[in-house]
Amino acid sequence: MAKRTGEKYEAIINAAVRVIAEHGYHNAQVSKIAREAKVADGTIYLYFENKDDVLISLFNEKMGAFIRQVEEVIKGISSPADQLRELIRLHFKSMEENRHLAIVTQIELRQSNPGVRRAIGEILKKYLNLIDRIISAGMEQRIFRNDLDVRITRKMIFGAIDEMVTSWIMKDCKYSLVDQVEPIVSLFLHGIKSR
Amino acid sequence: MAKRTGEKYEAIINAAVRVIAEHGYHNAQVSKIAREAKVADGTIYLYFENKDDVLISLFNEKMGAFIRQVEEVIKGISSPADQLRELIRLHFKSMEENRHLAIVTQIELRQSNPGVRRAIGEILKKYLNLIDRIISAGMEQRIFRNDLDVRITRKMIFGAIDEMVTSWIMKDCKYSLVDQVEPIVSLFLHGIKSR
Amino acid sequence: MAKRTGEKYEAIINAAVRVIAEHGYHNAQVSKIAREAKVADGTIYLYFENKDDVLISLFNEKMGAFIRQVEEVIKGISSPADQLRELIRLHFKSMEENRHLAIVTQIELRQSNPGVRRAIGEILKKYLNLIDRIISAGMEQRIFRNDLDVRITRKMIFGAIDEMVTSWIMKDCKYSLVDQVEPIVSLFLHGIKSR
Amino acid sequence: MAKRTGEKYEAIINAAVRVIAEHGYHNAQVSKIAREAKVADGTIYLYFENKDDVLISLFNEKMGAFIRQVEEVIKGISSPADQLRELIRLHFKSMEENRHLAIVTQIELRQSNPGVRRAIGEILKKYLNLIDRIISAGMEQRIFRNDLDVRITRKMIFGAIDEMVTSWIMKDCKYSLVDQVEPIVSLFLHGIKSR
DNA sequence: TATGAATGAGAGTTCATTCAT
DNA sequence: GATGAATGAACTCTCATTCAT
Repeated sequence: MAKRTGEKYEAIINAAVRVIAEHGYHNAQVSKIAREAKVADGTIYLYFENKDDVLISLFNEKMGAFIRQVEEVIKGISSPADQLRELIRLHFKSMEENRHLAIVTQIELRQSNPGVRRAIGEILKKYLNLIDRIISAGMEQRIFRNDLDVRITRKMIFGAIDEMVTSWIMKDCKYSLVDQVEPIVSLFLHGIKSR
Repeated sequence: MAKRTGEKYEAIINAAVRVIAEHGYHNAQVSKIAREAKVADGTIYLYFENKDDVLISLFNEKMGAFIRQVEEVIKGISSPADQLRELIRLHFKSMEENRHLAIVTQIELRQSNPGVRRAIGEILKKYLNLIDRIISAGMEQRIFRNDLDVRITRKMIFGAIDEMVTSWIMKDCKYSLVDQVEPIVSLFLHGIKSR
Repeated sequence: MAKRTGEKYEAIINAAVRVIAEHGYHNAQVSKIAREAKVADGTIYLYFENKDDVLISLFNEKMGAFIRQVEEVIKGISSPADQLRELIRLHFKSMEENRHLAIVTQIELRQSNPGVRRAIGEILKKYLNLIDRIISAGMEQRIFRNDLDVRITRKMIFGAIDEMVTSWIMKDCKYSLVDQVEPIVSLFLHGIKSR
Repeated sequence: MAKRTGEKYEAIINAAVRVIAEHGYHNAQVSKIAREAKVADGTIYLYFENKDDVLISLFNEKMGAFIRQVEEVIKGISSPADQLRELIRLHFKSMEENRHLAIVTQIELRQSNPGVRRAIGEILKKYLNLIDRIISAGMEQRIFRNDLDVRITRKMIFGAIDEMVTSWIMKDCKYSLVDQVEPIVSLFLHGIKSR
């Protein structure tokens, strides 16, 4: 029934990003999103099943585009260490370039109801798998330690990236995220222990 | 007005943990918590300002106790590397020993409204500072690299720990968290790059 | 404005009967009727004033045809008792022959809003008058008691017929209605008292 | 959860009767009923599951009381013919004595959604069974014809009564219903055929 | 202290109808 | 004539908090 495509579909998703970023998840009523998208309340239901579907689609569209972009870039890089560096750089860069979206995906959407969060988790898996592949490649190429547990390593990397972004938003994006790529990558690659 | 102490105060907090863990944040109504605590709805308001205060107090009491425990243990350890190892071990151990609380603090309370999350962030600072102190000590003792940015390093460590626990809960606590301490510490100390 | 005639006019009415019978009055949206009739939603408004008009027209067309049929048949019967028998038989027969229509007129349309029900009442009057005429004729021919109140008698007869049909539908049309004509007529004519 | 008893329970039911009778089923919003009952909207949900439950309870309470009354009176009458007469008289009398209720049960509640109507049908069964028992008793006592089909006879009687009341309401209760008891009973007992 | 009945504000969703094409 | 995308008004129910007892 829901159309899930077209000019208004995108307008509604972008309106949702703006409204949620500015008013917070708990103040992002359907009517407010509709007004921001310059459509009638009911129009939203021509393009989405329900409000949850708007939020899930939002995450899916934006995260999907991001993951495709990262995959594309990674493909052209041979060294897994450089791939990891580039993944983190793109992650931070994309957050910096769309702060509204950063607020929505990092902070606000995490307050959503179980259904939405479950769907978001599913979508994220593609990203986590991408990190897994980089780690595995690094191990195969003997660039990374051969005693790594891929899952644990990936969780550490993702957790660290995620926390960096969340902290940055909580500090009102006052500093540069991308500037922190190098120290982070260095820590991941060499650890914190002095030689 | 709020008493903030006494037998029922604790009963209400523990009831809140159970109710939120079992029914989820969005189904943890004041009346349900009151019933679980075997008090009347109104009684909750003799001990707490409002529902948010219950949640914040919950986090404060439980996290406060945990932080005091960690500080106590750390004090008796001289090596910052061992301190870090012990902090992570205690973190994981305490989560494993109280899964209800783990679910509440890791998953459910993060869906709460901005006021609660801000307060939780404040309480967490004490924990983050503790990690900061370990890192600083490690740098001073020349055990850790001298080019570390304490804040960045701490965010990485905390983010990684946090993600490990969240993943573990999302997988229904099916594996041992404490078993993952060593690989994690190893990664932090030596990085993932092969020598 | 409304055309009230033509191929699509009939298609829409018949689609309405099917949709209402299958989905119930409360799930018979204009768009569903349009789809069933294979026309666009807006097309319905070229042939009918509004949704109520569809329902009223439906009843008018179908009930009108039925009344004309009964009048035609009755005309050829001289005995008012036989006329009554035939009226009931035709009523039951027509219901049995078009169960969708039976469901719609007996059950579903009675849930409609006041405007529609008023209009339906008006249309029904022609049928009630027909019964009145049979009773009056019977009294004039001294076949029926001369102390009958025509109105009361007619209401009893109509109410009884109506209830028989409703019951039959509520029991999923599992038994034969026409088989019940004789007992009913017998009861009307002779009463339930033993001699 | 729903209390289903007490002063306010009755106040809400009686308010529902008044609001539905005066404004019609489709204009009887919960908030209107609450205002009429002088309680808050939410209070209704302390005594009833939902709006449907209010309507079903209304019918159950009122019809239940009526059926009990009829059963009580019938018990003291030996002749099934007199029992039938008294049942109809009580039916008409109770309708005349509470016209609001008559409008609600005869007209408005029949527009309600399937769930409510099903529940109403269930409640009505007790009344229909009562009529069945009178007919059966009459047959056993050889006062009624021994070739009666109880079900058919009951449907005729109920259908006739029901139609009399509906007609009376549609004519704005302008005439006396109770005055029609005798002709109706006479018709049922002796039929309409002259001797 | 403790109770718990009562409060009432607030939002997602449906669907008959319109009108530009 | 025909289309179907767009409109927007309208309503039930939840639940944190209060306050008379």
